[in-house]
Amino acid sequence: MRIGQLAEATGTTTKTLRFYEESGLLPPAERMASGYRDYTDDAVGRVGFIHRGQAAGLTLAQIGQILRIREHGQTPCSHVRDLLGERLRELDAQIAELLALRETISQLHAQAAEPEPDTCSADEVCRYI
Amino acid sequence: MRIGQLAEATGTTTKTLRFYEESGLLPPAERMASGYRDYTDDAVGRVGFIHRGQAAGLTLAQIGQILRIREHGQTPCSHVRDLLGERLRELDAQIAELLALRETISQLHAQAAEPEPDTCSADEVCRYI
DNA sequence: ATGAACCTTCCAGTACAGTGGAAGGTCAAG
DNA sequence: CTTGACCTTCCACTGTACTGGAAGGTTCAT
Repeated sequence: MRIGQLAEATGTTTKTLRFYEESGLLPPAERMASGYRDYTDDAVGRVGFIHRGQAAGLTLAQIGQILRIREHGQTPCSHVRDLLGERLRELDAQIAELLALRETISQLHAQAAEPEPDTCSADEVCRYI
Repeated sequence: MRIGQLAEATGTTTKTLRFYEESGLLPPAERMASGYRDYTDDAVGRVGFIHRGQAAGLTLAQIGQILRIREHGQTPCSHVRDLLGERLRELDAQIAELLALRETISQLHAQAAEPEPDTCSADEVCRYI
């Protein structure tokens, strides 16, 4: 299977697949006589795993960690659990931050709903901010 | 006022102030005979405005827009209102996305809480993802 | 034999908001 | 007179996940 076919099978691009290989997420593919990369079918599963990991909010670096643990013959289960827990905590913090920011902006926006440009003094940029 | 003093007065760094000038957020400062930047007091207010804009979730590019409107002698009020409204919509979308992701990860994490590594088949990387 | 479609490598750039460091000039105190 | 703190410019780099393009090789159909 050439790189273009793998790209199509996994819904990505050849550029991205080469990038994954360079980043250590995909093992260097076998080469045909021509020098073209020659993928086996399980590459599809591997790329699928990368995509599922991304959908779970993991970074490529974290996905790479999991993949490398697996390559060392170990089961990455507990590491995956830890990563997911960590990601959950990060997400909660991020959501709380965004909700607070939303509050702030919402108030500023409400104030700006009654525009009185005349009250803008010359020495400040904008009284709404 | 030299750049280090302005940095201290505004709680930022000289690097950042030069970066703001280069980005068009601060007008090029006057220079002393030595070539040192010489800021007037209103630079403090300007940097403060930039920081308040950031706290309101605006990008430096958007803050620059507001500043440039003001420099053209116009009141940026209505533009600011539009920017805040836009930011509010973006934030709502972003929060919704993160909440959905949180749901996904939370479920994966709950599944991973009962680790049964033996059920990990050899041909998949991790059954939790 | 030639053109299209595919592949290769390598270099560079995207967005964002800075940060790090080198090489050198300036100023006040001791 | 020298030391140290401050300033200048310029270039490169950070992190994330790619993306674009150039220059050239391969494969297959016409």
